[in-house]
Amino acid sequence: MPISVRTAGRGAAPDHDHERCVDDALGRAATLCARRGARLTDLRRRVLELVWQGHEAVKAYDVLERLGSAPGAAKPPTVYRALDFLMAHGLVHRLESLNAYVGCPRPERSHKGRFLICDACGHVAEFDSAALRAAIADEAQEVGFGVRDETVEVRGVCWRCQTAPPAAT
Amino acid sequence: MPISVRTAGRGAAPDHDHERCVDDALGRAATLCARRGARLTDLRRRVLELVWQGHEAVKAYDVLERLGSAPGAAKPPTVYRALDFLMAHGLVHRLESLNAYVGCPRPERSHKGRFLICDACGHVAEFDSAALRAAIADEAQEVGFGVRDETVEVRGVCWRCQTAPPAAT
DNA sequence: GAGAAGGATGCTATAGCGTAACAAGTTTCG
DNA sequence: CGAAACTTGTTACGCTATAGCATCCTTCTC
Repeated sequence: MPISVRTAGRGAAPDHDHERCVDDALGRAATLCARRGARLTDLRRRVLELVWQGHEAVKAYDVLERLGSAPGAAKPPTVYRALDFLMAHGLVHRLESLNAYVGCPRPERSHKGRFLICDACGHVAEFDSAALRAAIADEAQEVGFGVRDETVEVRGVCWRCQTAPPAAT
Repeated sequence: MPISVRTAGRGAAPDHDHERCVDDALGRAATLCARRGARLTDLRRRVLELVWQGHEAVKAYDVLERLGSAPGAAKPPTVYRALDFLMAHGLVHRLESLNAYVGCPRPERSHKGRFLICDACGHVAEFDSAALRAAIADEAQEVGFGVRDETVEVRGVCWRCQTAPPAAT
C-alpha cells in the first residue's frame, strides 16, 4: 500500500498540518544551505523530505526503499552519504538507540539533539532544557571532562498514547 | 598477541588495581544473582569477566572472539544471550552510541546508566547526577511524558587525555 | 530415582545496519 | 577549456543482532 510521502504519522496531533510542516523544513534547509555555500542537491533534498515523512524516526534502509526499487535505484552508500550531509548541517539527527534518523525542526542554531521518543506511537519530540545542559556541563567540569558530543534519548509513552492508545494496525 | 584477561585499559589511573576491581564486580554479581535466584552460570560469568576486562566499552563480537576461536566455540547468539541476561540484572550496560557494552560498578541499585566516554582512550565512566535526573523528570512532566528508559552518553576527552594524550599504539 | 518442566546452551541461517574503495559524472572557477 | 573539487554510482564486504529449532542440564515432584 503506497503511503503518501507526507503524512504526520501516528503520533501527530490531529490538527497538525504536516504538509506545511515539511514545506517549512525544506525551505529552511534550502536557505541554510545557500547561506553556507552547501549544495542541497536533488538527492539530498529527496532524502530530507523522506526523513520528514512524519515526526517519527526513519531507518536508513526505509529511506532507501522509498527512493525507489527500480533497477538502477539507490544503493546504501548513496543514502548514508546523503544522511551524513544532512547531519553535518544539522538538518537531521541520528537516534542512537533506534539506529534511525529524524528531521530537526530548528537547524539554524547548531545544537545537540535531546529527544523524547514514544514507544507506543513512535513520535519523536526534540526538546531543549537549560537545566539539562547545565547538569551535564557541571558534571563534566567536575571531573575535567571536555565534552564534544551528547546523546540524550528518553523513551517512554507520550501523553497522547497514555490517554488514548493508538488503534491497532 | 594474547592479552591478559584483566587489564585496566588505556584510560585507567596508573594506580588502579584492576585485578581487585574485577574480583569485586564478580563477587557482587554472584551475591546479587544468588539473592535473586538467578543463575550466574559459567558462561555468563566468563562473559561478565570479559566485559570487565577494562573500564572500556567492549563489543559483543570481541567477547565472542575472546571466548575462544576453537571449533565448537561460541556463536553470536550465545554471547548476546549472556549479555541480555547480564543487562537484565544490571550487571552490564549497553552503550547505544558505540554498539558496545560496559560493566556496571553498582549493580545493586537498579538505575539508568549515564556515561562519560573518552574518545581518546576509550575510558567509560558512569556517573549519577541528581540535577540531570531532575532535569529529565521535569521536562517529561511538563509535556506529560511517561519515562520508561533513558540514554545519556556524553562523548569527549577525559582529563587524563587532555593533559597527556595516550601513547600511540 | 523416574519423569516432567523449565531454563540454558548449541547451532544454522539470515536479517539488519553501515562502510571501503574505486569509477564515473557534475559543478565551479581560474 | 582544463583542472580541481565535489557528488553520485557500484560492487563488495564487514559488523551487529536475532529467529527458530535442537539438545542438554537443573530442579522439582512424586
